[in-house]
Amino acid sequence: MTTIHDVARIAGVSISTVSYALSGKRSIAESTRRRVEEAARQLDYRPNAGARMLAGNRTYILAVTEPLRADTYAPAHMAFFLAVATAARRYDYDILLLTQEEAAAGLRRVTASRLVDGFIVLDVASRDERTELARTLGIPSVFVGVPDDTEGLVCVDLDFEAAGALAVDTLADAGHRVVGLLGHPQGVYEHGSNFPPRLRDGFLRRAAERGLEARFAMPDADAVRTGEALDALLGPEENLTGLVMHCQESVQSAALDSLRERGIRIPDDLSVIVAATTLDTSRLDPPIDAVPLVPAHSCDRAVELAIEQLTEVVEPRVELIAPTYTPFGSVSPRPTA
Amino acid sequence: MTTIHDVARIAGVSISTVSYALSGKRSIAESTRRRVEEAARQLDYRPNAGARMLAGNRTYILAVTEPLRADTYAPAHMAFFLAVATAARRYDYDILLLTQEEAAAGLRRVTASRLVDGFIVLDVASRDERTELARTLGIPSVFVGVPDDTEGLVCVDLDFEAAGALAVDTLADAGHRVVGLLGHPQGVYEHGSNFPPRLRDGFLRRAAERGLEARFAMPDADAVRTGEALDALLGPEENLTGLVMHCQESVQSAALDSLRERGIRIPDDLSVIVAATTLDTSRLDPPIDAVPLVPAHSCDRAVELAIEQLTEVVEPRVELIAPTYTPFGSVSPRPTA
DNA sequence: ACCCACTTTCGAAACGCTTCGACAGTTCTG
DNA sequence: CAGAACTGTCGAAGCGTTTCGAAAGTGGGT
Repeated sequence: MTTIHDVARIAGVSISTVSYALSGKRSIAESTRRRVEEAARQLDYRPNAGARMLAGNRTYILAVTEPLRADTYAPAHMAFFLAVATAARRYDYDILLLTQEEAAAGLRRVTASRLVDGFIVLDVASRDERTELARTLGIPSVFVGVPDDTEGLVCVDLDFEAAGALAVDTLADAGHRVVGLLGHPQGVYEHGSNFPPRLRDGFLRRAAERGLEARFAMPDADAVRTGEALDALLGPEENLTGLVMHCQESVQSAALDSLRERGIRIPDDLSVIVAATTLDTSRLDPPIDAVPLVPAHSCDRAVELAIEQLTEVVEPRVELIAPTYTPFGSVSPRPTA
Repeated sequence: MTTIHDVARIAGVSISTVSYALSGKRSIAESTRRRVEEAARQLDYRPNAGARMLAGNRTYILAVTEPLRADTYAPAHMAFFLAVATAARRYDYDILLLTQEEAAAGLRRVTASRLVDGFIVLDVASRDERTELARTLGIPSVFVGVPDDTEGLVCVDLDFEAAGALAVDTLADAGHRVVGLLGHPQGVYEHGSNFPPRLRDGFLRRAAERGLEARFAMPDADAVRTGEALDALLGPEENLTGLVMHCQESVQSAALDSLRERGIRIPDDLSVIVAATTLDTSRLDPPIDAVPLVPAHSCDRAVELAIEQLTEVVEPRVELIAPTYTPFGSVSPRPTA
């Protein structure tokens, strides 16, 4: 194993000079710094992690608590998970996985043993036991998502309300007067995460503000497959011309199938937008406009905020990320027929 | 922060006694051990991770390399991932995530900095760059999956060949004479993981051994949705009576839908088995017999083998886990019609 | 020529743990 | 009953960093 002593010997300096040269925490003569760097590179020197943790009081590790509630959609969650890991690496941080079954105990454990510098909470539930821990554990933490009680917490999330509103605005601007939201199953709105209700509220409020007739369905997968859900939304006269979808991927494609079967063309007969999705909707058939949910956005910021807390005071806050709109041609002006 | 010195003081012993009492590495008088344990509990003492790594040359962390090739099925992969984490905790180990984009660099990094004691490779590809690293890095490693070149490696995996054979045997024992395998898309067999071919080979070989007529299809999702794939398997006279599925979940359900549409009843007209799946097939409609792929089985063993390598020599090997069969009533004797 | 300030480097003290060797006591063994 | 063999405990030496304080060297201002 090559240690800082080896580097010091090769570079002809003391170990403290090596440490300062590599960390940049004190000024070092340019020529010396280069010699040290060269020696370090030549020996492929990496500071011993344990020693660094012990002496430096920094572990360069963040914990991520693994959520996986029953209704968590694995691909989306995976994307968030990877986004955190990728963001962390940019700050030279690694990610430690805490499984659900020991969410609280694990958090306590890694905190007490000083194994991590902070933690990121994914897949936040409305009432989340981890909020309590975040307040008491005394290490940096950031929630990617917004629990009911955000007192004292740092949270980052897409602005789902604005996302719902943005979808409505897009349809309204295109002249649509009757719009619908195909949402998640009812249970999700009652005791799931709180982003579905947030999107719904944004949708309904903006529709009202713009004077649109708004419809809302919370079908389960079966109701979509049988077409029942769409019947309800489209209405007896089928006068709904703008549809926003905020539901699972499988339900999305079932709905598209169902529309195809009825001979309803997109966007000629119906304009469609998928809201807050991690899916690449340009690969749907037909491609569908999206208000994308980009894991990297919230996760980058979350990691940044977590690490910032190590060196400065970060006021508790809820940072909502403004939604964007990605057109793929699935929205067209209301048919004037 | 409470340290080993605090515990020693409260228990009225030296810190080395505390260390030995808690680790059990030397015999300690029963009464002393109890006093130490009581003090540790009372103070909620957890050894400082950095200090422990530094002094003990053990980090109690395993790296898991994040695979995510394009065709990796997220829910299944997630299940494996969690299974590793859960298994690791049983040995008091934590899991560090290495993202794909720095698979090789990351492994080198965490090895050189002595941040992990070993690593687990998931979602192994036939030709996997990580095999080379496993041979040269000099720390324990275990592959969950079987790459083409296993020289010098420790690998654990379900015996996919035996799984294919088991499915065939079950159908043959029930009297079926014409059996089919609904596999993955062709591309997967050409340059994906190697478990699909392994299952296929087991299927075809055993079918030949038992004198059955065997059919094999590698449809893409569309071919299944349109029913084309099933047409080919069922044959013009629809004389296929036993079907094994080894494909993505979404393709599975599309195939079941397709069968339903044609009025083919399970198991009356067709006996069906899902092979090597992480899905709970008892919740399908109708429930389908399975040769389950249980992440916990391979992952438990993988973690065990990784940790074993820390203290003793573990011969390179490929450990294949015997498949089991879980009936849910989707296989019945061949209709004698 | 002298002092002061600044830059650059070094030595040494932590950080909290594990583990080796040693030392009393105790218990066998012949 | 002397010496050998255990048992249970302790002290101290690391493990490889970071970081504090100080020393040595360099110029500028007076």
